[in-house]
Amino acid sequence: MSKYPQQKRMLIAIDCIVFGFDGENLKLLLIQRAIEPEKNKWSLMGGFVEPDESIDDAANSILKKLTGLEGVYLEQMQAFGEVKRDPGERIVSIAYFALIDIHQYEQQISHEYHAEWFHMDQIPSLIFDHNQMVDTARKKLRYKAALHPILFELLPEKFTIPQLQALYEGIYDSVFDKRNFSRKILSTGLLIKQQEKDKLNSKKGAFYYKLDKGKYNENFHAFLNLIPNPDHLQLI
Amino acid sequence: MSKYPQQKRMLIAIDCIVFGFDGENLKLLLIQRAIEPEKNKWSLMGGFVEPDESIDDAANSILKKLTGLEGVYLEQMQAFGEVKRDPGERIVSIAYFALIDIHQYEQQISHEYHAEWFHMDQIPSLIFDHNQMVDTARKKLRYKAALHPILFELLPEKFTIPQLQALYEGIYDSVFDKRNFSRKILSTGLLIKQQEKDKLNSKKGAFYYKLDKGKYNENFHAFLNLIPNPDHLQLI
DNA sequence: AAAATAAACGTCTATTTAACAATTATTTTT
DNA sequence: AAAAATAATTGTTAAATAGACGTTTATTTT
Repeated sequence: MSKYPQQKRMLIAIDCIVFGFDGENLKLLLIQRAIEPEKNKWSLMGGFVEPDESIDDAANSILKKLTGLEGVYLEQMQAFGEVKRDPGERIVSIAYFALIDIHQYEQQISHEYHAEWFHMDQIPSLIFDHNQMVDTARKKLRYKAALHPILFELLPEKFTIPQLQALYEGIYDSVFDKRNFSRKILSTGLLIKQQEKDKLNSKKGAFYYKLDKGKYNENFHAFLNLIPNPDHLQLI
Repeated sequence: MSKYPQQKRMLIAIDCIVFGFDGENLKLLLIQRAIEPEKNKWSLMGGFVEPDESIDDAANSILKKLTGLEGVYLEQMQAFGEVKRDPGERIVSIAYFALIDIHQYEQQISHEYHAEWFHMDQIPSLIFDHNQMVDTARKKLRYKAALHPILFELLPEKFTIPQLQALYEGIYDSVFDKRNFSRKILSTGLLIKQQEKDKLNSKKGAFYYKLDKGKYNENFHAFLNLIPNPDHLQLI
């Protein structure tokens, strides 16, 4: 028997903002809703929190259902709780954002949900307040990536400096000086140079690097200065 | 009639981590629970989200009930959603943290809740996961205050540079060089020097300053470097 | 009048940042 | 096979910033 009998219970949802990087552009994973309400409309992947799972578990389970992935970068972002955000019934949604290596998992993304990757400049109109969630997530990603080496989560295990720079430039919609960029990135001490080169994207070829996982986990929270003139960019 | 009849509804709570600064130390406002369960135990001020209010509204209303204050700095922090966080029933709590000027409002804090200010080193054992919430909030405050001029929210309208430095030193449990500190703070251009001096705390007296609200709101999100060697401090 | 106190103002050096240039490895073209 | 083209890599320098450290000033107490 309940201790708070007079209080109203509500549905609690999880919505996942899933980012990927295809080597050229930052992409967002959306699904086409299979169920009413708003059937066939584009939306974030979501679901309800079940009685026997924590909200973090719920988020991971939703991400796995959509992408088949476990152990990906997933972070709680913000709860969205306007009264009428879902016109049908009061639902508070806790938004999580995920960063995945689009190449590694592209195939696995279930067609069950009619999932598709969208360029950030071509996000369609989404259900409920999902466009607002995406916008908040994009800002949070920019903010965090300016201080912490989080963008490695979007890259494959081996990557080149020019690829990494393309990612940063995509995220901030800016162009950075390649000499300063590589020096700054290398000075973090987070990268391990490989012997092998990527010869696909240039004649000379660019050396592959791997992330030093140990240092990455150790120093993740240190403030880095990864972006030139961060104050000039709109991070919030 | 519900669109999601098979889904389980849950209670959604708000808990407020309320920080204040008494001129010497950072303090946390706690209440003694008046109701079961856990009656008489110390806890954060909280309450349930009502059907007709957004989560932000709910947080503001709870803060007002406790302190009589409106328009104070209140920011959503994080949702806490472990299954058994409340042993009685499944409750997801959305934690907010508030920064208030302890002097201005000390009187108004309702005795109805047996509220008391606690030194951060003397936080008692709290109900449920509230100690964890406080810990998360303390880290978030440190993190944010290293980059943004958020700590002014804890000070009265007029304050001196030495007072401000004492606040920063309290938050980071460190000692900063006063010459570098004042130069850094003044270089933000956020402070307006007053004619008047505070003569209570020293023979010479220290000039009062006011916050330039316009610049504060404009530049709040710019990255500042308010803390020396932030990487050496534990911010997360 | 001298001493004590804490605020306010000042200097210098090391480090970091960012603007800018030259060289190298490889493939494609002539 | 030599020259041209391309993109990666490495290097230089000046300006800005951070941080260690000293001196002067305003006021009260002795």
